[in-house]
Amino acid sequence: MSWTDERVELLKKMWGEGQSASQIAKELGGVTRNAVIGKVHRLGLSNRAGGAAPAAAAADKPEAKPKPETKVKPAPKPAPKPEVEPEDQPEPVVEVRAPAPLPARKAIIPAGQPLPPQPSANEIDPAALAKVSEIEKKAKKLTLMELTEKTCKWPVGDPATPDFWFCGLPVQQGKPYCEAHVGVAFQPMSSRRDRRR
DNA sequence: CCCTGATTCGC
DNA sequence: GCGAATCAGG
Repeated sequence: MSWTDERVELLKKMWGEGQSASQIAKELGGVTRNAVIGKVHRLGLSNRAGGAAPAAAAADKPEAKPKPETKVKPAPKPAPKPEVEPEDQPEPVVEVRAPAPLPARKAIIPAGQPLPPQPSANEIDPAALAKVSEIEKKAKKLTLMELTEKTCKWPVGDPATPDFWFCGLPVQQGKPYCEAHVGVAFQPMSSRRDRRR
């Protein structure tokens, strides 16, 4: 496979959307994630900047590695074109309600993935909640059948409502949820201020 | 062990 | 230019 125009475009698009190199590689087919990353670099769009790229802490690096070769300073990449993608913006408002419990889940989860108890009226880390509502905008919004071992199975919305979906973002390794949802799902029951130390 | 991106360097 | 191997991290 070679980097045709279309493939490069898709690469750019997906990379811009925050997809991981491996996901992009999988989508493109015929290439490895290394190839994707390599291409990304060559295209000069290594960082996913767009405006929210904090140029913090880039002054010096504690480089203490024995480099037995001549080192070439990487050329600074010019400002890439921020392709404006007028994609979907159907949900300007995010409901801040707690995830509703699943209906008859025990019978319909294909992979037999247990869905841990939903934090109902629990007191969850506000930061974690904020993170969740933020990532829910980026959620894949998968249906039940679309869930895999690698997609976040966090339910969003009311199951009795047409707009009920599953997060679908890449899961945290091992866990059934993405990072953000793991944050609220596996909140160690420590509402108490008892920290063993 | 799963994953991520970053870099190097032979091709 | 390409990407496998490797590196460095989560």
